Amino acid sequence: MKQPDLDFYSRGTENVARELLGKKLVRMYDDGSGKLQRLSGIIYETEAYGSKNDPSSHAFNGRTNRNSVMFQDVGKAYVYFIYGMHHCMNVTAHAPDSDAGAVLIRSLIPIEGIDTMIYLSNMKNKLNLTNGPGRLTKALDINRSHNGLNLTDNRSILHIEDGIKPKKVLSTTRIGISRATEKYWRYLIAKE
DNA sequence: CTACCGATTATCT
DNA sequence: GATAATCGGTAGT
Repeated sequence: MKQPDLDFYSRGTENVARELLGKKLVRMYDDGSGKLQRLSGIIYETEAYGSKNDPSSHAFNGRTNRNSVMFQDVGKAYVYFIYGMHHCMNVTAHAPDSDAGAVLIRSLIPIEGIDTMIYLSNMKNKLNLTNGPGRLTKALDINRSHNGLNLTDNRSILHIEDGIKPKKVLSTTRIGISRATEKYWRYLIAKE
């Protein structure tokens, strides 16, 4: 299976956020059966977070222990813990002339391993299974142990593969932030 | 459907 | 000590 390479992620964070829509996020999950199970979904909604140009980005005030992956190589997972109970997953991406950046994955359309996702999420059905950054990390069992993983290698237990091409993409302001609220850096696949 | 509120803790100032 | 790239429950329209 083909996957986006380092060049794909070495571009402006907004472009990468828009073009990650339709790609497939894949989690190779150890369910105890002896071989890894594929949990996957089509990326449906993203948000771009910049660096010094973006007051709402974790990277705005410079490098810290938490955000250091945002300043490292592109195409890596940046996973952090928030609100005392949720994980959020990002893909690091920025142009060569920028020092940091990441794309928050906000929503997926579940494809493979849906029953396992429901089990991991303690959900009764597949409604709201992977729509929301905290929900999708729970459904795919993504946590801080995956911080810094290389997403461009399809042997990685967490990686991104090529998927579909969205017919139409919308952009809106970002969710849950208190600064730089005027930027239209949230992207989602439009309904047909 | 929308609006509000409390949960709970790593992280940074 | 304050805050946070959220969520699920509850109450109201």
